[in-house]
Amino acid sequence: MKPSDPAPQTPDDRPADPRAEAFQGVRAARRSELAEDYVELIAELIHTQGEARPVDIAAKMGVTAPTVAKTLDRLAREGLVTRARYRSVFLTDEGRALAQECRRRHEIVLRFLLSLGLDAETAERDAEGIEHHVSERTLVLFSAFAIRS
Amino acid sequence: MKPSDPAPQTPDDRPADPRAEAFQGVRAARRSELAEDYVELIAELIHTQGEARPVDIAAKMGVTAPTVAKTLDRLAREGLVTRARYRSVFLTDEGRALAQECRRRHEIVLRFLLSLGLDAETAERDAEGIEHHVSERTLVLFSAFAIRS
DNA sequence: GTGATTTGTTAGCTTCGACTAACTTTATGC
DNA sequence: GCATAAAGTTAGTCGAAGCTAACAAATCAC
Repeated sequence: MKPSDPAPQTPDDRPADPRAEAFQGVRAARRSELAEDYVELIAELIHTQGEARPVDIAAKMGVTAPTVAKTLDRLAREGLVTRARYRSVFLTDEGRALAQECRRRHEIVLRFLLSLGLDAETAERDAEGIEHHVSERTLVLFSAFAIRS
Repeated sequence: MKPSDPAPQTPDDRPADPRAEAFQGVRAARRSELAEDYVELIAELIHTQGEARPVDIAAKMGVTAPTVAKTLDRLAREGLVTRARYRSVFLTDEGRALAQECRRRHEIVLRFLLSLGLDAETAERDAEGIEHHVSERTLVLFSAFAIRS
């Protein structure tokens, strides 16, 4: 119990370990991934089809309609989308901003992978998984590299 | 219902869309991420401390003891670890193999990020998130780049 | 070797993301 | 304009991952 306690516990929070902090960051990222995938897809659908209908979201995400419905309810609760029963889905300002941010990240990661020489299909796949876990700092390096090459 | 149906549905499965397939891949990856993080950490603890105790796993992962216990039960069910009540945790052959594979990926991603010029702390953080979403093909390019630079 | 501390477990709660089944509403075909 | 098909919703289940509270076992200290 002396101040020279071997366990350097932070006063109040849980971290205590640099690794723990990193994992908590990863967990946080995982929680928001789905939301990001949805708003990104919704923005895209609105752009290409004029509207985002649950049935199309379900098809593109590869899940069933009820799953989409529940997720959209959550997104609505979180203020990212608005919806009316039996109608298509819209993004709030916040949702639109998030979508744009996601698209930006996605683009940077994708271009980077392509500039490394990766084939288009694999690049798209990997970008989809990677984009949620890249820090701003890394993005800067990615863009610089893609431009330079 | 004619054969020239506009929706090109694959006969039996759900995919139907290249994007859907990609998302399903990402979801699959997400499911195994935690398992991978655990076996990787367990291998590391065994290496550095001689044994992997739940309490240390909890500290490093930044979660509580009961969460660790439940997850370890799942990993045991999946044949990745073995455990006895009130004793420390061991990896099965399968678990050891997975840990090694994870460590390899982690190393490659980390070295790659560092060789891009990223600071050590951010590199570690990003690697933790990215490593589960990188295809073998991308890993090859990453290693080539890290060596070449 | 007994008492306190640390570690581990059990039970029970919550949220999330997935599913199926069954139903309602909207859109379509004719 | 009415029947049918497509789309959307509701209800209910499941497993995973997190938590707290309360208890049991093991270890340490002396």
